[in-house]
Amino acid sequence: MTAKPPNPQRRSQRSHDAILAAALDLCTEEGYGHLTIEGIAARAGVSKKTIYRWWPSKGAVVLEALHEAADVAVPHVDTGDLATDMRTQLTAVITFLSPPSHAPLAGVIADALRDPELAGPVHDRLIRPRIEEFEQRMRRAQEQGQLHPDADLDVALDLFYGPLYHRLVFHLGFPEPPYLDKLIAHVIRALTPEKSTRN
Amino acid sequence: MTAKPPNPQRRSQRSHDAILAAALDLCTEEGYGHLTIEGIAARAGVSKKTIYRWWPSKGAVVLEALHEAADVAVPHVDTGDLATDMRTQLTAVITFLSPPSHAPLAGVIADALRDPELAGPVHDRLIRPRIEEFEQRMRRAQEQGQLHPDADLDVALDLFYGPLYHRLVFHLGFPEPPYLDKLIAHVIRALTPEKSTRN
Amino acid sequence: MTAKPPNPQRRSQRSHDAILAAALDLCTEEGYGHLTIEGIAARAGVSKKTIYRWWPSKGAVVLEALHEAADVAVPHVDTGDLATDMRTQLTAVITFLSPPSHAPLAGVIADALRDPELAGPVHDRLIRPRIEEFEQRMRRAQEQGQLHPDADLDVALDLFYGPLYHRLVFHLGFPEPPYLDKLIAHVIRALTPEKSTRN
Amino acid sequence: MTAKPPNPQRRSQRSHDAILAAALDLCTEEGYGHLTIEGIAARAGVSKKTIYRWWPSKGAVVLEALHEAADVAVPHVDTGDLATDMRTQLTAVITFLSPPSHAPLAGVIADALRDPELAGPVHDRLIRPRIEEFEQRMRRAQEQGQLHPDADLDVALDLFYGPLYHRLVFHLGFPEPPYLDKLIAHVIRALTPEKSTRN
DNA sequence: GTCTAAACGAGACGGTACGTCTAGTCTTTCT
DNA sequence: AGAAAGACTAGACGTACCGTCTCGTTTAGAC
Repeated sequence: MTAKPPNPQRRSQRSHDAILAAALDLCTEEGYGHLTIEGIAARAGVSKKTIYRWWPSKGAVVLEALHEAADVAVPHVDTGDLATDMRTQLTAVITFLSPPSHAPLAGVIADALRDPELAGPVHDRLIRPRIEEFEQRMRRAQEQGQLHPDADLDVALDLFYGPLYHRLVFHLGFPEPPYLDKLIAHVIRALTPEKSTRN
Repeated sequence: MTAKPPNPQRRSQRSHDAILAAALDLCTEEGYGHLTIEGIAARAGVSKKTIYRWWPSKGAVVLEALHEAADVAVPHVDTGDLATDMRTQLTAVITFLSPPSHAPLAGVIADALRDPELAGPVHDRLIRPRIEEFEQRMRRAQEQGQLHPDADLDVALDLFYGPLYHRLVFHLGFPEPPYLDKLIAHVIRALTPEKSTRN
Repeated sequence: MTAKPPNPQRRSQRSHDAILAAALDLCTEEGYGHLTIEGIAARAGVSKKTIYRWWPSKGAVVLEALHEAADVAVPHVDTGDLATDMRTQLTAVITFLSPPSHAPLAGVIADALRDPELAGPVHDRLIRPRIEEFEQRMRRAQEQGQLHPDADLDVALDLFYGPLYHRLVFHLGFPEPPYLDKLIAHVIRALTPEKSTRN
Repeated sequence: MTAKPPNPQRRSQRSHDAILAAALDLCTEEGYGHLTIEGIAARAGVSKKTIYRWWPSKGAVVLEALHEAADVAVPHVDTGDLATDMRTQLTAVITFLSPPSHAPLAGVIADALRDPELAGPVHDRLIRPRIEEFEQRMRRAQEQGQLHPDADLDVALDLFYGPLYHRLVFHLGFPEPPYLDKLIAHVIRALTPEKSTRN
């Protein structure tokens, strides 16, 4: 028999908020690697037990904190120009992945690479929604004639975002704006079937 | 005064090899997350001190083990057809990043995301050489007319490998062969300037 | 800021008792020199942290175990005959300092010789109470006319117990009963001022 | 087959002397408890192997160093007055057992309490010769009529030196000169049979 | 005066235990 | 019942020495 789950209705909002705030603060101050459940509990003025009652790991705490922050931090805009909007969006993501704010997300990514229990929630709560926003933006671009109607959106996702994470995991440095523009142009061209060939 | 470094000439080859082998074995068996210096020492029949004498962290041990394995595992071939060869190469990388062999590399990547001391060596010893092999292959493709002479090799790297790591870090699953071919075709087209425009 | 001390009210009696028992057992079985904190923790089924939380060293653990045992092991009796009672008491002390039970006390004495942090508690908790019991017995002997009223109790302590420890530290062997009686007789005579001389 | 012993004729006098000097220096500076074979080797500019070749333990090293020093430090003198000479001698011993010079002897005593391998040499090389010097002095006192011819020299040893070691092991502080005189007087009286009684 | 075997310095090695740290669980007390 | 406080078991951390074991390098007795 596994322990019965706590009753969410009796949950303390104060503790919940203090824990997420403490986690983000400590993560930024000391780095994800030095973040501990004990440290979060102490900073939040909360019992360790309370954290373990509601989250299975420190990664899950930070994930939830990120989840709350992500919507406002990296939204997709629509000015009517796809290349411009993707540059805006990718720049926002790069900022999120670069010092000084990179610690929480990079840390959760790192933990999820080794902890399948964390990988699931990361995908479902953090990534899936972002991918759907991306695909909505792409479909709007197709409707507006900024992107070919036959463009494969999976490929688009791979080519637009792939470079960022390749560079993240191998510490290759993120693209400077001019190179970013070039990259975006290449990707958009890749997504546009050649006019002259085949049929 | 920092402790003086040990004399590499007196290093025991037996211990060195046993440590790397034990690290890889345990990593595969139990997962990188359960890998410990104590466990490596015990499995290798070696003193913990000997590991700490030569490596600063468990990540550094696994990195060196990977380094020795990488050349043979993911070589670039040249059959004369770029798309085919890239599929071969990317498939090898995907195999390296997928179960059951993914643990060591994924683990080192995860650790390097949080430990700058590890990130440097990962870049220098593991990634840089692979990038150079890749660029050599690309240049040969340019000489053979398989790739446009003006193609930007940095963009090529980003577009060929980016998708793999984006999918790795967010657990999106690796591309199946048909999709991989499609992706490669898109990338090669992206690297080929349109005939009709500009120059 | 030094670490704040733990709250003694919440201390686990079970762990406390198991630790002292394990320490004494191991000390007797393997010898004080082979006694380790790790060994005590393992035998007592206790975390090392718990030992370090309440005692500063293995010597302190054994000291407390001895402290609990000492009252019952080496009491002063009063049959009305001082020489007889001292022989009883000294014999008990000799037993305590001889194999097979000598390890804990000899070990603590040895550690205290090199560790001032341990020497204080040894004196306060182990020796001081024994000295007071001894002095009470001496004063009763004076009241009963078994010992001269002017006898110096510090000298008495030195002469009664000194020989034991001189012999202990230099491994000279403890006195056999006949010699012990002789020694006690000498000491009692030394404490009795000569009737005929001086004044 | 146990390792064949080294050839004493080829022993390096330089190393031998440097080791004993380093041992005493470090013992005085840092305390016997912080003395290590590694530390002695480093200070003496000598290989650890060289120490282990000639001594079985750090206690044995310090013992030999003490042995060389003891003859000059605590000699028995003969001015013709036993009480005076014993005060001189006991005062010298007290000095040897008190800070700042107490560390080596106290340390060796402590180690010998737990290491039978060390206890033997301590007794044979350090103590036995001192006891013999003491007994010679006592016999001379008997010849000179300063001590009763029937006085038991074993009792004399116990009563003269016992108090020092009782006080040493329990950190009771050593006697001040006035008390020391009193103690000596008591002991000499104890050794002198009463004229009027029994025999 | 070589020659050569032993002692030497240096220090890497397999180990053991240290004392610290954090994880995750459990208990007590308060609200 | 949930939460704060914090003691508990468990076990890895990185360090310090242990005593053993090569390495080359003196060095001293035998040739």
